Amino acid sequence: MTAPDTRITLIKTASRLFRRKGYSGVGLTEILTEAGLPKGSLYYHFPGGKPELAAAATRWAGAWIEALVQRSFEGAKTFEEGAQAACRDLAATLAQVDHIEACPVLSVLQAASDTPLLQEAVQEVYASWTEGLAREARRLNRAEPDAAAYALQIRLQGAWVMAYAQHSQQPLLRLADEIG
Amino acid sequence: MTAPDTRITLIKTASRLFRRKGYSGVGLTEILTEAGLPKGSLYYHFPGGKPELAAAATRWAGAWIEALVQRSFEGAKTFEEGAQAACRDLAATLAQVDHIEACPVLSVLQAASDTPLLQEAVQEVYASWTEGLAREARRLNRAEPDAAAYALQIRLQGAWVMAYAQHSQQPLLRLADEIG
DNA sequence: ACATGTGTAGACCAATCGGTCCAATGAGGC
DNA sequence: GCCTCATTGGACCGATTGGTCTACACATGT
Repeated sequence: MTAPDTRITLIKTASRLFRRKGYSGVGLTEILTEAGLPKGSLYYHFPGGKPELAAAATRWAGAWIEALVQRSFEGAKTFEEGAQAACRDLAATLAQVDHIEACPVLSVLQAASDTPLLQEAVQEVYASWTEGLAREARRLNRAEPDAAAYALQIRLQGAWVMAYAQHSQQPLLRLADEIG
Repeated sequence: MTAPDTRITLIKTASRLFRRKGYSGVGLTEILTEAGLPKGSLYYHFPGGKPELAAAATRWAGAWIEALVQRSFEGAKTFEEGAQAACRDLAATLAQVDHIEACPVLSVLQAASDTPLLQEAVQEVYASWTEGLAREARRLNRAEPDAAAYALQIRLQGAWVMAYAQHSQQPLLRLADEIG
């Protein structure tokens, strides 16, 4: 396995496991076993250990979701139309596996309080999301774009939490209907 | 210390620590040290160990928040007025300490996936919240009370997550303004 | 005074935690 | 062939994990 592959494999595996059990709920051994890699590789690519890996995983997953949302807004004529599409696309993506997975940022949030590296990554991703939504709102001439973007982010977060708790995409679909 | 005191002390201590670091982020030793109790007491009152304690803590904290929200709605003339009050009261309560604490249910949610006892408690508390809000909506003659209650719960959850992540009560206050 | 049963106190356990360290590997330049 | 250096493989570490077990304290009923 070449070096960049190893790095991205670790990030993807860690992200997936964190979303299922949370940062503290996953051990390094489990990540490495799942990734099929030895401990040496982890500490070579992430000298900062678990926190650094988690920060990288958070940013990676954050960018992935941001891209998903942006794609949803692409064909929209109004901000509300885009918001609906984003809810539905997110629901559809989460429903691809049998159990709804948690928001990757949320999954490391609890551990961030005493881990500056993680704290930073979380803040960065959240800010980036708000900014991205606000950009779409401006592009589509939505009145009060910043407030609209912020309100949507809050509702998406909330619906995602409920969807995760209930193992159902319904909360996200209901949110889409409610926006329309 | 009399028996019921010991039980409630364990529940309160566990709930507080879980909210700060998450279920998996807190060890039994830490809970017991903070509570000033030996291990024997824990396994006497909660033979099911950590999961049983967490389930009890979740229900206890859930009831506490439910009471808070219900109190907020008491003087309200419309559902929206009550919702605003709930947001502001929650924000005020969370701002009493220097750092915003997470929603107690959310703090054990990640561990619930492979812990049936916790899963059950989480579902129960969430359902109870929705029901409580819907009851207020009906009492205040809100149109489509169930949908309104569900939508409010989602927004509250989302705003709480953002407030926790940003260490600020602002998201909850902005939500209150937005509702009005 | 004695028996009973509820709780407390904490030693102890195997398993796992995140992290360190160094030898082995293997591709690329000379 | 040989050197170099990035990367892997994994043994090993002290600390901590959730959990078990037994001895003991104490209140109450008789």
